[in-house]
Amino acid sequence: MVASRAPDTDVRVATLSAAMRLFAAHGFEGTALQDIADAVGVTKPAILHHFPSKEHMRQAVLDVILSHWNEALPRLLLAATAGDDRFDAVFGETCRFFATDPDRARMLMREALDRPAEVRKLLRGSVRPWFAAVAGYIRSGKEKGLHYATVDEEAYVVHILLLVLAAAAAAPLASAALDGDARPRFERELARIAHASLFPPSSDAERTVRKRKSQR
Amino acid sequence: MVASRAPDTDVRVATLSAAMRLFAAHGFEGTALQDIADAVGVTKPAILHHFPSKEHMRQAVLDVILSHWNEALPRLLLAATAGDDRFDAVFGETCRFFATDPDRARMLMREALDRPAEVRKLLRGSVRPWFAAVAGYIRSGKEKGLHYATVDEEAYVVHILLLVLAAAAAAPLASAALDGDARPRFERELARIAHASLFPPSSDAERTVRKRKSQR
DNA sequence: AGGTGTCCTTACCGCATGGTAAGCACGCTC
DNA sequence: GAGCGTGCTTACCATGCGGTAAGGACACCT
Repeated sequence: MVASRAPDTDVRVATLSAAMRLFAAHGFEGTALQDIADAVGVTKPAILHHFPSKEHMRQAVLDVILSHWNEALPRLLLAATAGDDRFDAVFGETCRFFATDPDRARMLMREALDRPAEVRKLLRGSVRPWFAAVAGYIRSGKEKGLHYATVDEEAYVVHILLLVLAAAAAAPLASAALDGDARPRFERELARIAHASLFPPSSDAERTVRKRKSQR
Repeated sequence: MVASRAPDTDVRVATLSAAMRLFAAHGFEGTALQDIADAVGVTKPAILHHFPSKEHMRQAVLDVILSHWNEALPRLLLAATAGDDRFDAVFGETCRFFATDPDRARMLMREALDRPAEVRKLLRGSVRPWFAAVAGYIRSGKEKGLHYATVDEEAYVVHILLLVLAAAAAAPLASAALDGDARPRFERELARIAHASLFPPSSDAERTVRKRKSQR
């Protein structure tokens, strides 16, 4: 019987892992099934035993990435209390997620370039509600005077996500534009840009100072 | 004899144009020479007559994109007078360049993903001085109190360029996350983010963003 | 012991790919 | 008009691709 539930054998998970790495590095078209099989240490038909086709493998890899967010996002949004807390929570989790494995960012980036129509559908269907939710929190923060009145919430959220994605995907490149270990500088500046373009400096300075120093 | 100067025949330029479009849309590996030949309306060996190999075509397409900047950047930097003028000039030209033909952004994005080592060399070699120059202008503006003191100029420049690139490359996608024609909203918000994360609101009161307290 | 299903192998297939060989038509120079 | 280089054609080639066929090793159930 063909498994409706994932069999979760070693080869299957190793294949998913290798496929993510190789798709991210060389692209879907640039990766041969033989490459994946070699990376796993089995033969080509072995991995085709677990996935009906290369196309199914792509989808499985994407599902691994996307399923993380279907689980993490509700938790994050419910856990954080106030508007700006929610922003920090989601922003931080997003950065951490892609910093943990930049291949995730590269894979998504490639997917957006390779199959815009499918990604469009995905965005319209399941991702958009999350954009709307985060944008809603920003809007409510805006009404409380926390943010710039000129912020376009939806566009802001999309841009910041794009920036986090692109920065994670291009991390090894970006550090070539600076000296030494530029990673922490980039991370800090990314957070600063996201923050400074949302929170005006006066209220922001009070808030962070109050938050950071009062606790110590 | 193989031409050292570009012959500039119709087929050659048409091939470059088609190759840029197809490489941007389907990637280098995902584009067959036959596809390019079909798009141009000639046979496969015809385009191999103008470019020794597919690899040479990739480089030629990249050269078309990069040569624009070797010409435009000095002009822009010399034309603009003050620090923030220079910023607006370079930022505006960058946005316009990629908005004119988003395939340029997609091509560069793919190149960064496909061949990080080569792009790294390119960055270290010829692009980096321009980053440094723009960063220098920001630093001088910072000393005049125009910008946030916490800005990391080099990291800021890289991130903003990344954002412009990613936004141009993903433009058709991003508009799927919003309603209606979202393009102008995205462009405006992108400019706002770049601006607001560099200029504190008080110092640019007469420029754009002063509506926050006075309007509401 | 025999049956059965899972996981993986070797061997193979049809096809598309990047690239080459050889030659043809045209325009130029002498 | 002979010679020749340029720009292109048709015909072809070796390779590597995604995917299939068929069967073996092994575990587990009856």
